[in-house]
Amino acid sequence: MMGVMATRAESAAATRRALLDAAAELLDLGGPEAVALREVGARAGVTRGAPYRHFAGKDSLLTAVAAEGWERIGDRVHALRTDPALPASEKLRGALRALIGVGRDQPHLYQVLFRQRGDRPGERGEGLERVRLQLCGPEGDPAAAVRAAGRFQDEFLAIVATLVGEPNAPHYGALLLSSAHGIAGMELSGHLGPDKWRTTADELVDTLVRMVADTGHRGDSPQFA
Amino acid sequence: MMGVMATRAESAAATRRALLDAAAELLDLGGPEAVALREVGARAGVTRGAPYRHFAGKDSLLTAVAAEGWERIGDRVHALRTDPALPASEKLRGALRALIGVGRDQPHLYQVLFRQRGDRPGERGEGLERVRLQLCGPEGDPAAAVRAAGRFQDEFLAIVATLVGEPNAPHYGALLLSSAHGIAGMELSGHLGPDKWRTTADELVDTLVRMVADTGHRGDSPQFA
DNA sequence: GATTTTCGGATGACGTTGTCACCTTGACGA
DNA sequence: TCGTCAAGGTGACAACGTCATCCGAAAATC
Repeated sequence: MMGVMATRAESAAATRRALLDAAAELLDLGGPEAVALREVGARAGVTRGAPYRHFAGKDSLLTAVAAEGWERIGDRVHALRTDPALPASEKLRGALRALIGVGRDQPHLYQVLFRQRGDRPGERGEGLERVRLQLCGPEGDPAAAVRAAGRFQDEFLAIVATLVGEPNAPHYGALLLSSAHGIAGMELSGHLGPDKWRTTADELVDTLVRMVADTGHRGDSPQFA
Repeated sequence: MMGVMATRAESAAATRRALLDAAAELLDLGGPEAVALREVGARAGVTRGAPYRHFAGKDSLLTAVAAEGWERIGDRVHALRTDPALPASEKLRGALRALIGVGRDQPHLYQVLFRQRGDRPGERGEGLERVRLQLCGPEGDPAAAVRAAGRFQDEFLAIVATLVGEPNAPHYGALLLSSAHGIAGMELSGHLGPDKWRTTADELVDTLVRMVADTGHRGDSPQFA
């Protein structure tokens, strides 16, 4: 059997993991509002105040969950990119569909992945004396989430580059990623009902990839006609 | 001078307007979290419980704000569509830019416009006896928001139809709308930093419109190559 | 014109939440 | 062996959404 909880550092790390898992579970179940620190603590086997020993607050906890989400997606796209059995266009389609798939399967997590920056403060009162958010809180570092998202973007960019060339990749990469994000968002919010638009997310992705492949591979600059 | 607050219906309507305005203001200032019914009431000159006479709850209030937002955007796109001095491609570009502009100027309102459907319940407890949400609450009818959003979509669809033809309009309309929504969302969440993508929202819209115009006007079915 | 109904609004109360200050305890280094 | 230190427990507070209840005046009824 494994060391039945020995050193203190191990115990703390285990608690942190349990907190993260509980938060992710509650997030999937009922969205950010359902991630109550009390319930998170309870599911992790600790009490309400314990999470504050590992995260600066609720926001940091959600940010940490988002970071792990981006890492998973980044791994997924990395696997796609380095799969020698896949044609480039299929890698691209797969990456876009993977993102949209997260939106479908874990809508609440998806929402947290694309959270608006700087929404938290909520300058209650008047004087903004809240400068005390300690330069680098216990954990839940926003930088970690940004870094993980950046890794995903880099992997994605590399796939796009094989299709439209290195110089055109950033522009068309941004276009493809934004479009996929929009498709996911429209689907999530119910604004993509098939009654009016007579199409599906997969069809939209196909059209998108085909259009970009047609336009982008010509090697001309994306700027103006 | 005007009737200094006469009939009761007038007074109630004025209160409702004030509540709506206060909610919209607070939303712009600090997002949905900052829309506290107590503060909304205070700014409207009434007390905490008063909003419940006009809206079923916080969610209904935000939904009503969203409905008015969609109406405004619908009007905007309608004006664009019926402007005889504008070429079709410019109407389309204008509509897409208008949507993205809302995301830029009123990010919190934009977030509410594309809220996930059915996020509210939060089936706390276990028995879902919350059936009491009275089939058609005082106001804040979700149907009104859906209808207003539908109007916008119809106007937008009509513009797209003049560019790619009636049969192709739904598919390419959904693509264009989703992409614009995604561009707005990426910009809002800070995932469209120019450092990595070396492009701007306007450039992306231009590329998008050009690609769709090139591909769509050929009259072939959007399905498969 | 008197009475009854209706409804917008005020008030008190309850449960839940995020957050902090303070205390306890047990593992670790000296 | 002993003091330190951080993980965790506990009490407390303010703010929030929501409801039940009450009040008063406009409106409807007779």
